[in-house]
Amino acid sequence: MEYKVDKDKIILTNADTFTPEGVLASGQVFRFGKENDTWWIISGDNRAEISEITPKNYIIRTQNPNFFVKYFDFDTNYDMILSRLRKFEVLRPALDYGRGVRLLRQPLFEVIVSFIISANNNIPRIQSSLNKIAEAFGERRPWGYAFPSVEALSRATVSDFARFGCGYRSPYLVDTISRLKDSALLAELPTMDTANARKALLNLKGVGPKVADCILLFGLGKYDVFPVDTWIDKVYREDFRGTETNRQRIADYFVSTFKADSGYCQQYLFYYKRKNITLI
DNA sequence: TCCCAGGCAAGGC
DNA sequence: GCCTTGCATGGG
Repeated sequence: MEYKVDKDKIILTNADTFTPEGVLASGQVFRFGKENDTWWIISGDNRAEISEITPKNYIIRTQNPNFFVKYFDFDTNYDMILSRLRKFEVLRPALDYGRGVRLLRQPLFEVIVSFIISANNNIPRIQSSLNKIAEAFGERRPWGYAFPSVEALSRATVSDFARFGCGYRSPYLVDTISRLKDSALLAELPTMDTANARKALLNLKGVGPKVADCILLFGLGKYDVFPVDTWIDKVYREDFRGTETNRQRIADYFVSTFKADSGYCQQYLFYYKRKNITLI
């Protein structure tokens, strides 16, 4: 796979390890969509549109190509990751199906808010809540609404979040956003190792073990974590024939098995387990 | 009506 | 420490 950066676009060729569905509709990001055959994605204060020109050749139009080179993690060699994971026979159907999956490098604050909302929630409603948050508190751009800064979203109240459908998570959001605004955590978290960052995240309201692992994986680029939600719990029981019921211990089992590739592995398995549920 | 959704906080032990 | 319970909300 090769890419070329222009001033208003990225040209992606021989894309064996990238599909719009695999990166956008795999449950790691929520503000995206598809119109006709063009996919759109908004992250932070950036938007891109992805079109397939010919099979495995894409054009990504955006005002900020450098942001999206990092965002889509085009400098990471997924062939290497896939060849390491293919040694585990149990993973092969998921790896074949999820050829186009990649782990996105998303803005930290947006990931924290998104995954607090994700707790015991379904993906369409998470998408709806996040879009309403952006429309109410994000900067208006020619292409839509940016995700709000921590300062802007600290003006949102519990009843604002309730109005956006965040339910009982609303007070958690207000508390955590206020703490992020009044501390140096958002700057310090990227400098911490996995264990210390996890401890710091678990002190935030609305952040438990699973949400912390999602933030570590999607917002901090830590790949030695394995978020266990209801779907991965199914994978564990049905495909790995596991008997453990405690989700923390299930996560520990997966990390001890897949080590530094755990995060990638988890995303392929999640995407494969939900393959009959389309998000678009 | 009941069950489920990328679980967490709080309380009991 | 581990285990149970209640929880907003919309969709199937």
